[in-house]
Amino acid sequence: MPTRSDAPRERILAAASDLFGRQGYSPTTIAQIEQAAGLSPGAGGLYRHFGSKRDLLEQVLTRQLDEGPDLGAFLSSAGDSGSYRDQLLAVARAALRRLEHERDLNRLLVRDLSAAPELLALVRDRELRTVHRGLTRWLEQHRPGGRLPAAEVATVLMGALSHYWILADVFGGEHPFGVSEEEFLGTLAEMAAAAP
Amino acid sequence: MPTRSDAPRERILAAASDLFGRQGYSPTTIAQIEQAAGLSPGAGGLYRHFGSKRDLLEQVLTRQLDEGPDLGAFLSSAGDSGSYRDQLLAVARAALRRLEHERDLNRLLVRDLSAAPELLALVRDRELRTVHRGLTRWLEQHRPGGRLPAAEVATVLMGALSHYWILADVFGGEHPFGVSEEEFLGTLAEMAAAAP
DNA sequence: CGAGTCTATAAGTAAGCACTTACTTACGGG
DNA sequence: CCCGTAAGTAAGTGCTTACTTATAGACTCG
Repeated sequence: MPTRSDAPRERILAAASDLFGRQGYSPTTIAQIEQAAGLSPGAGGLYRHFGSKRDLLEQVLTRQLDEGPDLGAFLSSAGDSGSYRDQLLAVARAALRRLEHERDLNRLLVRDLSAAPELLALVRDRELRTVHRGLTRWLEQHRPGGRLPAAEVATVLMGALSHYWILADVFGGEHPFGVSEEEFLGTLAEMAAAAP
Repeated sequence: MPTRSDAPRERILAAASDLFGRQGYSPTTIAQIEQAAGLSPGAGGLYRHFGSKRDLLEQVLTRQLDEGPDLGAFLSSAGDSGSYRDQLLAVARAALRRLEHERDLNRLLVRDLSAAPELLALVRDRELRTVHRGLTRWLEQHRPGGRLPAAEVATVLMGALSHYWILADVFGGEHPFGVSEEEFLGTLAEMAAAAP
């Protein structure tokens, strides 16, 4: 939560990130952001810190990309002990946490970035491909056997996890298929562990 | 393509579905829809057929839900011959085609429906759960063995397929991981076939 | 104290928005 | 042939939007 004592620039960024994430870019008004940041709504105080609404979106995005916790942290959270299945389970669980942690970024990606190719490329290079490459290498190093190509397996795993999170997020936290997180994660780990 | 000779109501629905899908609900203006439907933009001719912009969204959505091809069609496209892996491959390929066929509906779901609980529930009950239940039953009937719960396996498969499609769609057709559709589908089928 | 800078606001502006009203045209049935 | 209805448009209404300008308080450093 941004408090009035924080730097105003930071308060505005946090408020904008939250509102863009919850309502989307277009329906969110400058006045709403100002109010949420503790400025008087509609007075235009936001423009002391950002050149335009579009500029603000850009900064919200790059801030999330910069602050994103390092990939190693969440991959190493699996530990090196336990069965391959259990390590996969830990990684998958950490991935869901990361998706939630970068919630606003993920929402913006699927909702509002289609018409902004440069921002799209930014997220692709600094988030999506980074995670995908990290998971691919993790698979190459940790799985026994390994006939299937690691990059494709990583795509399947990331897809299943991301889509589970997206659907739960869109539906307010409750996944529409009635499949609990634990059941889902367990089955996903089982399937990946059984893959040749 | 809607032509001027079509019923005006149908032309407007098609134009709105396309524009809502491409740009999102909020940034799309009534004038744009009128122009795309062959009416004079900004003249308000759209309101001869729909009560409000929100009403139009509702009708676009229910039309897509009504016109959605029956589930049996795409599940039975797998045929009953060939290895389980090959049947899975055929179903997965058909699923990607279905996602593309219901493109605008899928885009609206993740983009613009968060703030419309009734429409969200409509899509959940008439599309998402229907497909999930259909795939679950298909798995129960076709796969050999089957220790893992079918509903969870179906969630994993639908998630991987949907997310692959969403990412490719957001990035203009080119999946950001550089994983081709064939490689992806092959690996997915392999993994699901190997699952116990 | 006092000059300069940062921060905020009051009060706008011009454009864009969903939507309305009043009027015209086309057409099919009695 | 006229009347009712459907379809379309010109011209607006009132509101909201992103963004601007002018002004004033507060803080830092001399």
